[in-house]
Amino acid sequence: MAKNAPVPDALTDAQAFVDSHRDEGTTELFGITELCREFGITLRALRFYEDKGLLAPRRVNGARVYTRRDRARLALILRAKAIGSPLSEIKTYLDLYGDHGEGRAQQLQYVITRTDNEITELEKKRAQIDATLAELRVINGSCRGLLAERQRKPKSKA
Amino acid sequence: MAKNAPVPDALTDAQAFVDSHRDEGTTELFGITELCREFGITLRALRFYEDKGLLAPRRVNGARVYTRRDRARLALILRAKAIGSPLSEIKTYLDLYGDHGEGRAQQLQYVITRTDNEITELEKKRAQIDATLAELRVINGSCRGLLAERQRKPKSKA
DNA sequence: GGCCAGGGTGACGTTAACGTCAACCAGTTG
DNA sequence: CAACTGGTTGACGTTAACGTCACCCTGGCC
Repeated sequence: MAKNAPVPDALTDAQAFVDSHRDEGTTELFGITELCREFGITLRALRFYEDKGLLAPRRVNGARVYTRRDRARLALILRAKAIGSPLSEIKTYLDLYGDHGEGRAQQLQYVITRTDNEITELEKKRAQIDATLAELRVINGSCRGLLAERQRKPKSKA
Repeated sequence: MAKNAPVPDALTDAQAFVDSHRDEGTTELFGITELCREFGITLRALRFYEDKGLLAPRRVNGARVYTRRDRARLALILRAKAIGSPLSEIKTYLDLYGDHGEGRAQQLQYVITRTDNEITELEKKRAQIDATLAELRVINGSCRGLLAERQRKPKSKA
């Protein structure tokens, strides 16, 4: 739609995920227990996220009713949590997704700098993980080596 | 020392970092404030890690004295924290580093499975980060596009 | 009408990772 | 010696992210 380069799958997925947060068309609805089972979280947790303002499901007779868009937001929340952001950050983080088509220039600029910052932060974190992975592989390899050695000559002590 | 392939830098670094946790040779010593300033943490935090059994510096006249090996452990602790592990996990995590040369087969096997598990966990986390990065770049790009468009024709509203 | 499952609202408990504060020591410097 | 400086140990306070509990309401259904 935008570029003519051979679009990698990751980009397509990312675009779709971003789009799903603006999806208001579908009428598919979810109950609270349904959503909890789907994502493997507790009722308490889901209500807690709502208390914190991360979700705002509609109510039918007092009961919470979630739309497909709420579901997408929840997915984002959980992934952000897995990455390590606190809920307080996730709150503002969610605003980055959503529709910017009608945003004023200032709003757009804000989103740009925010995403820029998030991106560099995540890249740092990724670097830490890569370093740790490299070390764990070194350790793993050396242990495997020692073990193999020991199995070839099991009685040699000195 | 082991392989004859063109060793990448990352591997060399990883090996060096792992080795530093077994370094008992150097006599270089550090005070508590010195270490805190170097790593940008508080005295309270450092003592807290000690309470949790993550560090065990020697004492001179009651005062804590850290060796180069303690310093390496601290670096590992902080990186693990940055990645997201709780201190309780880091405790057992630290045992993976250190010398396995004299370990029995069972001990070696334990380290191998532990590292295997850690590696797959970290790879998952890395995938989450990559997905998020892709999305943030999509958002960032689209905002930049909109902004540029708006700057070319600043008065067009409808 | 009785009863139960499913959902809702407080309110208090809990764990992790420190921050903060008070009170105490040990060396040293004027 | 007295006043500092830098270190030590409790002990209590705090924030985040829920868990747990008690109690209430509501729609079926037999």
